Amino acid sequence: MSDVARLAGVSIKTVSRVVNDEPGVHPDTAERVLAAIEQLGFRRNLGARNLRRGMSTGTIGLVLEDVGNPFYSVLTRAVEEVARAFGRQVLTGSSAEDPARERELALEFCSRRVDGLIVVPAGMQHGYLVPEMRAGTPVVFVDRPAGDVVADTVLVDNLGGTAAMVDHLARYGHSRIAFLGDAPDIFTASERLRGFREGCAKAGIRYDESLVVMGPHTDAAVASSVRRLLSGADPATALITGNNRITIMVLRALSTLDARPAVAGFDDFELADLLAPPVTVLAHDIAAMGRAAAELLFARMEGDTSPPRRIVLPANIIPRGSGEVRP
Amino acid sequence: MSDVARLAGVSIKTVSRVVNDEPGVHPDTAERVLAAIEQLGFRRNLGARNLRRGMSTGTIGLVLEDVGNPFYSVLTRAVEEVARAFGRQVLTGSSAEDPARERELALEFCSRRVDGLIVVPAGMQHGYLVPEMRAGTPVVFVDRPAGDVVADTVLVDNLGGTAAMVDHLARYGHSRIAFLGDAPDIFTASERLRGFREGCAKAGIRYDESLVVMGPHTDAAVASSVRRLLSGADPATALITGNNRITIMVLRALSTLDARPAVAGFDDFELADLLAPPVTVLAHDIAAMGRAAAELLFARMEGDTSPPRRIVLPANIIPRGSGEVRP
DNA sequence: CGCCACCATGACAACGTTGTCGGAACCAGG
DNA sequence: CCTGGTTCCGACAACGTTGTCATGGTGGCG
Repeated sequence: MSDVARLAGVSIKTVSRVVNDEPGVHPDTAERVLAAIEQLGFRRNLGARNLRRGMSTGTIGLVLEDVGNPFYSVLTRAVEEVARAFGRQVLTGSSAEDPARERELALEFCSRRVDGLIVVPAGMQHGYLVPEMRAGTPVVFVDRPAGDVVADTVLVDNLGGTAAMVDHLARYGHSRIAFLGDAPDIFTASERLRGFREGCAKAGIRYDESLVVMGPHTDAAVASSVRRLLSGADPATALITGNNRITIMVLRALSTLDARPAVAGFDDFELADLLAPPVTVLAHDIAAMGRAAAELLFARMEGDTSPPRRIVLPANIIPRGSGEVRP
Repeated sequence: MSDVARLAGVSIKTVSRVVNDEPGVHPDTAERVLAAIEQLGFRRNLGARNLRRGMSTGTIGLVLEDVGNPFYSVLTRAVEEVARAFGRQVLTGSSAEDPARERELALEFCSRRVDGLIVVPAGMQHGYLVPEMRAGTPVVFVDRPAGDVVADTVLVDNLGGTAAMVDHLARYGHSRIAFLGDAPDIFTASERLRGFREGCAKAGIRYDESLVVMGPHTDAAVASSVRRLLSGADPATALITGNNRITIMVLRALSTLDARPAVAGFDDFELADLLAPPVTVLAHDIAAMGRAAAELLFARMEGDTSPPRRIVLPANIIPRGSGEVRP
C-alpha cells in the first residue's frame, strides 16, 4: 500500500480511502491511485485489515468427517452456499472420525479467528470449545450432538426413522429382521440401533441380538456377516443397513449370493433407484441440514442469543422395491 | 496476550516466548504464563502472527466447480490430505461453472494471502491471476488448462481415453456410435469430443454429426435425445457418455426403454459395477489428480522454479459388461 | 574482588491496514 | 479584510504479534 502511495504521490491513508470507496477523495486523485494500484498489481491484505478493524474475519470453519464422502460434500456445498449469501468464506477440514484431529482442526480455525464454527463431532468431548464459545465464537453441531456442551445442534430423526423402517418391513410380513450398523460409539449408529430395538418392540418382533452386527466394517466382514445372517435354521428375511456405506457393502455382498432378502437402508444414495431391484431407503435432506446449521450459525453471529436450539429433521421412507418384498 | 502478560506478571514478549516454545524462559515463569493462558482461554491470533512474520499464512485456496459433486469432493479430500501433510489449511469455494465467480473466489483467496492456489478453471480467461503469480503466489490448474496463462496443469487424457473407447466399441462390432457430451465450451467436453472424432477416424467409422449431442443437459433433454438416437432407419447401437453425470442421465433414460444399446461412460462412478448390466467406464484416478496438483503446488511454494509442467494422467477402460455387447 | 559470560526478561519497532483528528486550501458572505 | 464552512488530505496511533536489541542479575574464574 505504501508503494502505491509513493507511486501515486499521496499518503497511504488516501490509498486506503480509495480502496474502501470512502468519500472525500478528489476524482483526479482517485484516478491516479487506481492507476498505481493497477500498475503495481496491489491487493489489499485482508489479514491486516481484519486485525485493525478487530471484528469479523469473514470466515467460518467447517469440521467434518470426510469431504470425500458424498454425504458430507453435499453438506459442505449447502454451508458454502449460505456463507456466500452472507459474504463469508469457508475453511474446511476432515477429521477422519478422529476426535484429536477434530479438536486440532477446530482450534486451528479458532486461532484463525473464524467468525463461527460448524462441527460434525467425531468424539464425545467438546469441553475444549467452551473457552472459544465464551469468547464469542458461535458453534453449531451437525449430524451428531456435542458430547458435553450445550450448543445449537441439527440432527436427523435417527431413532424415529429406523423404528418406522422396522414397522414398514413388519407390515410386509417380516419378523426376522437383521440390523447392520456402524460403530456403536458413533452417535448416529447407536441412535439407529435404539430405533431398531424400539421398532421391534412396537411391531411385536422379538429383538434377536444375533441379528445385529455393528461396525466398523470392511467389505469382507460385511460379506461374511450377510452370509451368516441369511443362513442357518432361522435366517433373517430382511436387512436394515445403518448408513449409505453399509448399504452399498451389503448390496455388493448380495450380488454374489442367490438369496434375495428385503433390504432397506438409512441414507438415500445416488442410483438407488436404478439398481435391480431399486433400493428402499430412509431419506433425509442433507442439504437442508447444512442450510439449517449455517443459518443457525449466522443468526448467532448476528447476535441471536436465544437458548440453544436442537433441530431434528425428519427421515422419510422412500419405498422403491427392495424393501417391499415378502419373506 | 497483554491480558495474559498482566495476569502472569510478565511482559508480553515473555508470553510470546512461551507460546512459541522459544528457549530462555525460566520454567517457573513459563508455568505461571501457561496457567494464565489456561485461565483466560487465550489463543494466539494467527492473523496477527502472519502479518508480523510476513511469510506464510499457512493456507492454500482451492477453487472448484462444485464441492457437492463427488468428483470434486474426492479431489478436495486428496488436496486436503496433502495440505495436512505440509501443515496447511485449505480454503474452498465453488464457482458453479461461472467464470466471474471463479475469479472472485480466486482473488478473494489472494487477498487473504493464501500461499498457493489450486483452480479448476470455469472460464478461459485467467490473465487476472498474472499479477498474483508474479507476486509469488503459485497457481496450479486441475482438470482443465488455463485459458491464457502458462502455469502448472494436471489433466486427464481426455482425448486418448475417448478415442480408445471408440476403438473398444468398434472391436465389438459397433459402427453406429453416438456421443453425448457436456457443453462444448468446457475444455474436457470438447477434448472428449475430439477424441471421439479421432477414434472414429482410426476405427474407420464414418463420423456422423447427427449422432453427437452436446450439453448443457437436463434429464428430460437427455431422455429425448436417447430416444431419438435409438430410433429411425439407421439407429445408434452404442452410446458414449461424456461424464459421470451424463452417464447416469442416460442410464435413467434407458431404464424406461426397451432398447439395450452398448453404453460406455467417461468417469467411473460408485455402483457402476452393481447395475444391471454393470457399466463399462473410462476410469481415472481423481484422488491421484488432486494429489499431483497439491504436490506440484507445494513444490512451487518451497521454491521449485523449473518450467511449468503439464501432467497428463491416463484414463483406462474398465470393461464391466455394458460396453461389451454386440449390435 | 573484579571481570566476563550467560541467563532471563523487557522495551520498542515493525508488519499492513484503518479510525481519529487536525490542518491546509478554497469559497461564500459579511 | 475577516469569519465560517467545506473539501481534500496527511500524520499518527492502534490492532496482536514477533524480531532485535538492551539491561539487570547471577555465577564462575582468575
